[in-house]
Amino acid sequence: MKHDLQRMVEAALAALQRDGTLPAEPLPPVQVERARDPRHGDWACSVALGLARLAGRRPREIAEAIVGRLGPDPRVSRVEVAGAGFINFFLAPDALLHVVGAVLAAGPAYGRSDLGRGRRVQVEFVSANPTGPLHVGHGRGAAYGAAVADLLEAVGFAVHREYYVNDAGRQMDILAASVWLRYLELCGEAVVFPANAYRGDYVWDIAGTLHREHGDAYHVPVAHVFDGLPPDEPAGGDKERYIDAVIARARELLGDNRYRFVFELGLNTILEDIRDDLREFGVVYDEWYSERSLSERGAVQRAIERLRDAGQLYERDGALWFRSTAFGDEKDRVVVRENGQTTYFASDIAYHMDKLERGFDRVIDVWGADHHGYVPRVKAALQALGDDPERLDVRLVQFATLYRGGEKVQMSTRSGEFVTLRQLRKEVGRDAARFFYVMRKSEQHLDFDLDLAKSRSSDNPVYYVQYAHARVASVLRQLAERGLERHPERGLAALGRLTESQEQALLTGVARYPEVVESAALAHEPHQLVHFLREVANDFHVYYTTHQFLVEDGDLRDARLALVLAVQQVLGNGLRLLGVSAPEAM
RNA sequence: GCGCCCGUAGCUCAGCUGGAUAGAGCGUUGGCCUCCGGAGCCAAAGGUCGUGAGUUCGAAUCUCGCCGGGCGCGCCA
Repeated sequence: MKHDLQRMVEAALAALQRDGTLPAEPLPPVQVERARDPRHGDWACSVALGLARLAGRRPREIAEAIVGRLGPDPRVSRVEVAGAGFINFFLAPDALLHVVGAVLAAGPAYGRSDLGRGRRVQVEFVSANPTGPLHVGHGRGAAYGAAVADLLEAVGFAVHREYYVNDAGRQMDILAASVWLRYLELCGEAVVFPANAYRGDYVWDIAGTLHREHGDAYHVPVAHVFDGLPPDEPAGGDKERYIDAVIARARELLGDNRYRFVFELGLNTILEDIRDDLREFGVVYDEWYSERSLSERGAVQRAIERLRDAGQLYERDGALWFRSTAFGDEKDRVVVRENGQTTYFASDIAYHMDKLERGFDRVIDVWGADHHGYVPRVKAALQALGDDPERLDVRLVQFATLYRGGEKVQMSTRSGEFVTLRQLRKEVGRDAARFFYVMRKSEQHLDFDLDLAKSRSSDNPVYYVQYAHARVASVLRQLAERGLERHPERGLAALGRLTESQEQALLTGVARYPEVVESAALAHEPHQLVHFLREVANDFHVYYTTHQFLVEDGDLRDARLALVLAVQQVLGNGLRLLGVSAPEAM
């Protein structure tokens, strides 16, 4: 409808250009929007206001001229010029009715489209270091990334969901060392645990596996481990330098093969845990992309060579620098350290180069807001490589703060006592977690009220929407209990009986759904869908309390049931796009 | 100091590429169950859109300054 009206106005403008009322130069695009106020009709167009100066005429005058040139459309009952020069379209009373049949025919496909025309989009999200379980911060990235991916898929993009596994860095070595030290403790050694090592319970679990399955095969007397190391932080030393020394010593004492085994055990155990966690959260990936594989394939070196060929590298202080300031970054960045090792940034350049080489039309990165300083340098690298940085869209997700009993829930990663995503799911359930995480726009800080998420009342937006869905199912059960039958064809034929204001509101809501999905997908803003679902649920609950559906009059009854089923379909389709279940009963 | 995000009702937040009288939920106050699930609904009160300028027919929305809050500024990942 929207596009039809747009075309009608465009045609009118073209006619006005031909007869000289409007200048022949290119005109601004015609926007037709849903009117917010019912008195302004169903759709409104403000193009005349924008054309006023261009044409040297008063807006209302132009609007009148446009209206005079509009072709007829049986769905439009009235067009009027109002206010400063708005063109308001009033739809014929039954113009909306066909949407009910369309929804019921399309079912789960209602709201989907081929807008994306199969263009390939990659969404990379979560990508947390596999050094421990996911926490509630990662949960928001997971829920957001999954919803964005599902939305894009719904409007016809070929979506590739990817998790970038940082399996090569120093953090992984710290994990390996942590596991090994805990293992030594299980072997009966007294270990002073490094300040900078991972001390969560899961480290004990992995060490336990190692000890249970391999006995003392990895046992080394603890005196050998710590002999001659620099002081740790509590002893007045540097914790970073200390942990690096512990790692080096572990490598030396275990040898390559055994060290590698401990390393892999830690990595794989945690990765498996993350994978399960996300799967249970309804988040699945097409690919888990290994950082290590980049350097093994020579991609990192190749990226560096390409930057060198482009003349964007230079040496200073023994390190190799990328001139990112030439592309808007605030300072240049090291890609190869003085000790010859490539930096994480070098891997990331290679990774993003690789993403674009894989042929994605568009690449979306979902990052925690604390990484925002990283955006300019990655874009700078793409630009230096001759790629279009516009193809990369980095979405920053702000942190979530948990509240319980009105109090902020304290989290401390240092002590290992953080709230994990798994704990959150267990406490509030998957549906509430998925819904709450995407309720706010991503760049907005999120206050996550645990008590509200758990409550079973209309205060809780998840239950509110789900309840509307379940209520429809309940009505159908009631229909059967009363020994009545639904006649779908009779319902569709009698849709003209739906004249109550609540019915009109619901018809509009149902018709708007595809527009909302499209808008939420293109803007990468699932919260738009959340707000829409709340509105429709509200309209439904109002309808429910003011009117009986199961009335004596069979035509009216079937018409109302058809409408209500269409509403249920929309709510269900929307909830599923957000990863939330749409229950038949609660 | 520099950079990014945020500042809208008592609280938590919407407000789509600038558009007609700024919206919702919670909370407050007052109402609604012989009837499909009250896990619901209705009504009222409540706002100088942080602030000062600018752009224009029109600014919560765009630009700049200032104030306030969050985050980030490593040869860590």
